[in-house]
Amino acid sequence: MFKPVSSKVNFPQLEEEILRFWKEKGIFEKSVEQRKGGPRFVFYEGPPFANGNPGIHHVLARVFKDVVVRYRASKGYYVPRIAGWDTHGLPVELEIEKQLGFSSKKQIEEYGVAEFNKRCRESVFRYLKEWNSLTERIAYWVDLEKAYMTMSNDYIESVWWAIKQMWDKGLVYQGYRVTPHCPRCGTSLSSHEVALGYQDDVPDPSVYVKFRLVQSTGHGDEADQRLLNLLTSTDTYLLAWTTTPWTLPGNTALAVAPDAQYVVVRELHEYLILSEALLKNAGLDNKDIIARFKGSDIAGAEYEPLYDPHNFGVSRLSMPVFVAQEKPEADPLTKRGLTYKVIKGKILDNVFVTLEEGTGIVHIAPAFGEVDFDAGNYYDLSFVQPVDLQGKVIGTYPGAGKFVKEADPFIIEDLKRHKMEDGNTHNLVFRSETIKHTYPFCWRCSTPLLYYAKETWYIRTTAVKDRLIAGNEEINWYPEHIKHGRFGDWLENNVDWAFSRERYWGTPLPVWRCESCGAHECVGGVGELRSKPEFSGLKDPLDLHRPFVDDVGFACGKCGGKMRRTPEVLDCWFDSGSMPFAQLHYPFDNKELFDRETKQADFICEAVDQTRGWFYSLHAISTLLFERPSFKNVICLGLILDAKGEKMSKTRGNVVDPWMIINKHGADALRWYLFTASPPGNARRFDEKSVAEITRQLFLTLWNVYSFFVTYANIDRFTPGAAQPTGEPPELDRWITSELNQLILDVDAAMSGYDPTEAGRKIEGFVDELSNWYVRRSRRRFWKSENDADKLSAYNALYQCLVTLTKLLAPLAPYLAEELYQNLVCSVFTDAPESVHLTDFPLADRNKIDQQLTDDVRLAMKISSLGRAARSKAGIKVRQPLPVNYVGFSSINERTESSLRRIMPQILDELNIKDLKWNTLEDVAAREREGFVVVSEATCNVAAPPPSSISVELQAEGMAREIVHRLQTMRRSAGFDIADHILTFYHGDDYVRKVLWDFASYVKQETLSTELVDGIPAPDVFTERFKLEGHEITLGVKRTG
RNA sequence: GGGCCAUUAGCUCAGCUGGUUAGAGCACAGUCCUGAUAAGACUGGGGUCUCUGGUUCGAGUCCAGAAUGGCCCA
Repeated sequence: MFKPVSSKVNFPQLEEEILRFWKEKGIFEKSVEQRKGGPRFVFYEGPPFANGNPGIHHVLARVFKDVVVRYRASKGYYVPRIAGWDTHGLPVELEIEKQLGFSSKKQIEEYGVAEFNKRCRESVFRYLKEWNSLTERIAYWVDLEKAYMTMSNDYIESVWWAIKQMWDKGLVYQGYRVTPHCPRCGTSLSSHEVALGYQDDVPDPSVYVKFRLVQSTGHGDEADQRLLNLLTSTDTYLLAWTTTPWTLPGNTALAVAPDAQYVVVRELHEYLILSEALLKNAGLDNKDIIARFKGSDIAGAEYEPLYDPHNFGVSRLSMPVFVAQEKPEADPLTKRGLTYKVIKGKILDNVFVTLEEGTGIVHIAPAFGEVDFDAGNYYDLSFVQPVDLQGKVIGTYPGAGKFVKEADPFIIEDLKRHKMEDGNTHNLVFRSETIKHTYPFCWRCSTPLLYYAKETWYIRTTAVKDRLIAGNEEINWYPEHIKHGRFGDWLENNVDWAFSRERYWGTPLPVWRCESCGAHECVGGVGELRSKPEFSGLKDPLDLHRPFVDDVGFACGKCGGKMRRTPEVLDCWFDSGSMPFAQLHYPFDNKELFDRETKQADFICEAVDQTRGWFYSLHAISTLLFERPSFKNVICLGLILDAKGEKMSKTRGNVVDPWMIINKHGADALRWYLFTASPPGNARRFDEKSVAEITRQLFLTLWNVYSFFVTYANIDRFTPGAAQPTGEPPELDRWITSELNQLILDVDAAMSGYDPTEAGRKIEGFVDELSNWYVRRSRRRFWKSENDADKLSAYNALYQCLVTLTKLLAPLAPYLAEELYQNLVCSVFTDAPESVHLTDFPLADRNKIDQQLTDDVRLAMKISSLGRAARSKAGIKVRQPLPVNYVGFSSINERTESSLRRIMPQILDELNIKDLKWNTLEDVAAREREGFVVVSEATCNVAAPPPSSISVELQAEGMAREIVHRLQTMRRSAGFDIADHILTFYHGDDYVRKVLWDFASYVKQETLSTELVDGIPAPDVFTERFKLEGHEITLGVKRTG
């Protein structure tokens, strides 16, 4: 016996029960362990931050991970999966700073790094419980107890090992990069933070500054020497434009667009050079043009520096890119003489000088601005840094000691009466005014941000660029366009990875520097550190974080001096990108496991924002360390938008709470919605109504098939597997079995191709056919009273479908699958696996797939559909039998005829007709003249006869069916059980009596009436009165026995 | 400014390598069916397949450009 199943069901509640069952029996653990020895399917879990509430987008990623991995387990793979948490980084620090009301690094240091980091550590898992319970509830099966944490000592040690590997290969160096820097907070901001702080209509100076050309022989590598001779023989100035006068002391070059036209114009007693296209912009369009030339003609020309740094107490450096191991002292360029020159505004293929604003001559200060910095590197320019990290002008420049924005007027005033090298005073400001534009400010303290070149540690990823690109070719991306699109482009434009941060809560950079000789050493593990000469400072209990690790010192291997740790911590993307080995504490532990089995993921899955995040850090680190890609298959999910198509964010207040959806509709419905609503790569609008629709349309339909089956199987005491009918099963059963086996193939193919969307949609189609064709057409077979071979076959077929469905559904809708499986399988077969999630994915029997049968049944559906339309157009209800229908085809061959003969019984029954004849389209259409109603499609039409064709006999039969229908409805209204036998009472005229007499056995059989009693119903009988076809009739039903 | 994606009915989405009259579900209206069904069937309204060019006998589908929206990067 199966557990009785109500047609009413509360999915969320049912899921909670299943969840308890899984926990109690340890099903997840068993599902992993029982596959031990099978081929390994390696899955990497990308660690999320647990310092906020998990949102619906986290659910999306987690269920897509889950569905693939569950499927693989059911295919016999051994798939251990370990959860992980990202714990380091600026987001955590910002949270604590906010709590403490801090706004600068100085405050953190005063507060104490130890205490600050302690708070960070505590805050990281503030939402852990929330994450764990949501993870469980959405049935994301992952080992939460053994979860790795990027902040654990073991994890950090593995990361250190990785850095040491790269260090030894010469892939780590210290250099400069330009970052958006908040001078007040003393820290760099991430691009996301910068985006938060843009302000429009910010007033700023707009200054046109003159740079005097100087005589230079032998330096004008590309310059047209004759042109230069001409220009430098008189007072000639290059005209450049800037909105940041404070950067002018840092100027070391001017850039021109090589292919643009430039002109020399006369202005009073001097000559000015600028782009011809911008003459008007500068207000010089009415001046005499003395000469015209191309930008490249003047590249290499030299000009007099506005401020020679040596005169202002600041040194001029070469572009400071150093290899860390042998960092030389900064090499001042004093001896090399002037390098203030005009350059082509071109880095590789990219011309950055625009002719849309300014003068077409761009002021370059490599200490500020990324383009400037890159130009500095490319053209080997001098590097001058006239501003400190607090944003104050240093040295003896005009405005020295002031914040840069306040220094602007001093610089402008100075340039207006500027002392030139020849000792004369000159006005170098051509025009000075104020403009309004968009400028970034610190989102926390509203200080204007400075793009500032800072010392940073790099990983030389460019050294393995070709390998990164080649490795990408081995990766399967879903959707495919990411491979050569977003990800491929990113790799093509690879730059070295700036992986250090001047912060506190992160994996400390394991590099020590000698206070005496400046030598660097990288340490690849705790043991290695302890073995250093004169090692000291490591306390118990071990904590590798700042500030404790900062106290660790040892003796310099070169000079014996004291080694101190460099203060930086790591970009937290380096942490997460190290997870394949760091979660195992490799290579200190699990060396063999990683080297032999888990060194490469078969599958990972995250949202598209990870292309430059985790996807990249995994790929880069794996390529650098192991010279191979880190993963083979990756699903790259689109973002979830709200119902209006806007990004969900806390500030917009349009975030959907996953719990609300789950408690209302259940986790399976949410999962199914996420799988099937749109392909994984697309951005999707979240729509709660669609989740509800999944329940109504798919789950309840399936549930009712299930409940139908159980109800009748229990009545008939059907025991699956007990007796198989011999001989060929009836056509309907062969058909659904064929469809089922095709479904197995389809779902298998979709799932193995990382496409749960397609798998889910196929299942939806099957459930619809199962319910609305197979079960509907088979109903009668189940409720007839004799237990014959036909009935047994139907039970077997339906049982097979349901049991197979539980297994196909298991990865997608694990709760519903389990519920059905428990009752359908476990309550009957005591030796069956105790959970559907411990069973194997079904194997299709290709011999049972009959394409012709599929096509034929599809034709039967088509004809039925057209027939119903014709009948409805003729105004004849389906309950009224009709003598004949005609069906027409554009072409009829033997194949069609045999198909029609095969499906004829189904159509007769569907359309409630006594006969079906077929002919050509034209012949059938012509029946319209005889009063038939014709409904046509492209290749097929159907004609239904007019009401006049209904004979007295057919009319009586129609009446009998009508009475049966009323009785059935009454049975239900009276609250009788489906299997209850009844006494039926009736009262009516002679016609009614005759109908009930003629069709007595039919009525009795359909309504489980033991007797039809002619007479006024007794008082304890459930009665109703009707008027059918003009005949008054009273019916009564009463339960017997 | 650069890259990627999307744009098909009021809404959510199918539409494979170009091929009869572009589909489904939801929503709306009407009718029917029903002792598994919260379901289903039939009919109806609702579409310049974002636009403009091009290739082709033929374009929702291929190509080019544009617009709008989204994401990423500057």
